[in-house]
Order: sequence, then C-alpha cells, then structure tokens
Amino acid sequence: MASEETVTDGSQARPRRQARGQQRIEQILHAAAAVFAEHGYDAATTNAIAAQAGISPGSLYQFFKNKDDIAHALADHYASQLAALRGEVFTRESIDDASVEDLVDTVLGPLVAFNLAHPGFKALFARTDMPAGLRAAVTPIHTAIHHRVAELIGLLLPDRSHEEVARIATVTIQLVRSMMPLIADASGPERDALTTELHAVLTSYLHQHLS
Amino acid sequence: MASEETVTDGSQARPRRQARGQQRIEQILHAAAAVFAEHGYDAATTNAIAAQAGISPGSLYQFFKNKDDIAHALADHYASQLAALRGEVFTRESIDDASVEDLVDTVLGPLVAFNLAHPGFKALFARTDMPAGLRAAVTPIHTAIHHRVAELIGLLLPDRSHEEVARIATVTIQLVRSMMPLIADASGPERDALTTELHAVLTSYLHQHLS
DNA sequence: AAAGAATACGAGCGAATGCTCGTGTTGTCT
DNA sequence: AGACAACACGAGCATTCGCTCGTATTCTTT
Repeated sequence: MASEETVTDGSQARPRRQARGQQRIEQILHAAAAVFAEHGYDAATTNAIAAQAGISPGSLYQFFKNKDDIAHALADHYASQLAALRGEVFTRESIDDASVEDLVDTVLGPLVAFNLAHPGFKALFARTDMPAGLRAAVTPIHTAIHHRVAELIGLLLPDRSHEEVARIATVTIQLVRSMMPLIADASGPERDALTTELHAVLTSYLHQHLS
Repeated sequence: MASEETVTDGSQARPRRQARGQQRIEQILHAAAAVFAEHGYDAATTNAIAAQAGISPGSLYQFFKNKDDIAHALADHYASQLAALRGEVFTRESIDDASVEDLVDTVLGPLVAFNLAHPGFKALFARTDMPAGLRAAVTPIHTAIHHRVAELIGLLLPDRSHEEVARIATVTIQLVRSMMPLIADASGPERDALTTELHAVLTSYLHQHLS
C-alpha cells in the first residue's frame, strides 16, 4: 500500500506528516463538511472552517493549499467512503440476476442513509451549477460514479449502444442528485414518502427502457 | 423595528419613473440575466451587471435596492413570461380529457424552448441550494409554479389526497428543474435525446401513479 | 543535547465587492 | 423660466475573505 512514501523529491516537497498532523487533517475535513453543509460551498469561509476545527487560519493552511484543495480532499474522502459502501452493498449474487426493482432497492436505502450521515456530501455534489474550483475538485469523483452506474445499466440493457447507456446513466444520476436534498431536508414520514417517490421514479424510468 | 427615518407616508416614496427610467430597468434586467447566466448568481457582481447594461454602478442603484432586489425583479419578470406561456399552451380542450403523454407533450416542448430562450432563468431557479437572499426572491414564484403543477396533477389523480398531490407535484418540478440545465447545456441531437429522456421520466413516473 | 522539521498561532495584507455620496445633467410641471 | 424631481456618473468607502508571514512551540532524528 505505498506506506513508505517515495519522496519524489521533485518540486513538491510535501512535509512528512506526523501523527498530530494527520489528526488535524481529519479535524479540518470534518469541520469543513459541517460548514459546507450549513452554509454551502460559496458562503463557507476558510476562517469559519478553521474556527469550527478549533485551530487558527494559519494552521489550516499548513495542511491545505486553499479552499478548493479542502473541497478536493473532502471529495476524495467521500469517494472512498462510497466505494466502501458499494463493496458492502453489492455481493455477487445481487448483481447477476437482478431485476430493476431489486437493484434500485438495494442501492437506494444505503445511499439515502449515506447522505443523511454525511450532510456535507450533497453540498459538494448535488449542485447543478458549480463555481469552477468546486467543479474541478468534484469532477473526477463524479466521473467515477458515472462509470459505475453506467456499468450497472449496461447489465440491465445489454442491447443499447454505449452512448445510450451513458446518457441513461447521466439521467439516473441527475435524478438521484436532485431528489437527495429534498429527502435529506424532509423529516420522518415525509422523508420516507419522498424516498418512495424516488424509488418510483427510478424503477419506472428504467423499466420503460426495458420494454 | 421600523426605520428611524421620519415618516409617514406609508408608501415608500418610489420615484415616478420616466420613460428613460423604464428603459433602464429593462436594460438592467436584461444585463442581469446575461451575467447570472454566465457566472451564476453568487459570482455575478453588481458592477458587472452595470457594465453589461452600459451604465454606472450608481445608476443601477437608482432603480434597485440591492443585488437581491434585482434577482427578485428578474424572477417576477420570468414569472409573468411563464404565465403568458401557460396561457398560450393550455387551451380548454387540451386540459379536459388529456392523457399523461398529451400533457407532458404539450408542456415540455415550450418549457424547454423557454429555458433556452432565457438562460438566466435556470441560474435563478434551478439551484438546489440557494443563498438566503436568492431563496427569498425566488420562493414566491416557485410556490406559484407548484400551485399550478399541483392543479394539473390533481386532475390526473383525482383520488389522491392533497398531501400526495402536493408531494407528486414537488417531485415532478424537481425532476424538471434538475434535467433542464443538462438539456440546456447539451447541443443539437444530444439535447433532443435528453429531452426525450425527461419525457420518459415524467410519463413513466406519472403513469405509475395512475395504475 | 542540538538541530532541523513539523505544527501552531493570529494579526493583518491585498484584492474583491456591494453599495454610497457628492455632484452634475436631463426631463417634467406649473 | 424657474423649480423640483428623476436620472446619471464614478471614485471610493466599508467590509469581507482568502491567504500570508513572522514568530513561537513541539516533535523527530542524530
């Protein structure tokens, strides 16, 4: 796992982190997630993130180049969390002979739970129009997600062209992205009802492509 | 709570606009739409709007209280445009005995055309997380749209409760809102394909509720 | 122990931005 | 014509925000 890092001595000269530093990094990311979740990315100030993390602005910049860098690191963090979630949710059997309902069922529950557990996630990913810096930070993960979803949809619709599958994946992701904030902001029974609606949207949409 | 300033005349003492002023207002709104569309609401600066309109910052503030006020006026402008569009699209016969496909068909085309013709519209309405000021400016129109859509859905689903109809309307609007930027950003055939997808999403979703 | 690196601080810099203000010009009303 | 309101200008104020810098402390390594 590349633990012993090859200090490509090149231009970067990253500091060799101590244990304290790693803790700080996690503190900062956690704080950033909270601030992004509460105020959104634009309105979130780096000083507010530092304050939330209980450190000074100067300390923050010992670990991150700038605000976009924080977003990028946080996005990476969420990406690995999502990858882990995917590993848990998908077992061999569950993919092979899956109906649309089964697929949506297995994915949607954990996905909603993930969004509720990580309120900063949608602040980074669910925006339709992003400032350039945020877009750059988020695009790679977004692409990875698209790749995964396209894979699944390719299994459901083996006869479709690559372009069609890609488009259906894009639409599917967009549907989920747009509904998630609604679901997260709702409470209790309304949240469940909206989740059911999203379920209906996805199954009926994909089902239509099957026939 | 009220302002300390003297007085009294309950109404705000708005200046009586001259013809020149009305022209300026329209210039400014047009410019604001362009700037919002290009940079988004947050990144749009009032000085940039003034420059785009070919006037000085000071002149801009003779017609609008602040940036939010511009957004509010622009939102109102779009609201009336939309109302006019609705009047054109819906004739008596088209509503009465309409299938889901018919309804989606009649509405979607003009709606896409509207969004393409008014690029500033989605910059104001299509965001999932809005700064407080923008939200306040946009909420009334958003509510009005919801009311209209709920009306239509109530016709389609006469047996559902008020809450259910409201929820389905919310979801429907959200689906359109999220897909519209995708459609607008696409070009030519891909745009048509995405429009077809949105059509499929809406019809299959609403159809599912019919059965 | 000594040196160098990593961590920590926080006042404040430079730039950007929403908006104002003093002043001058054009239109309207009597 | 005179008076007053509407319109116009643009330099710059007040504030915010991302980020830096000088300095001080803690850890690692020798």
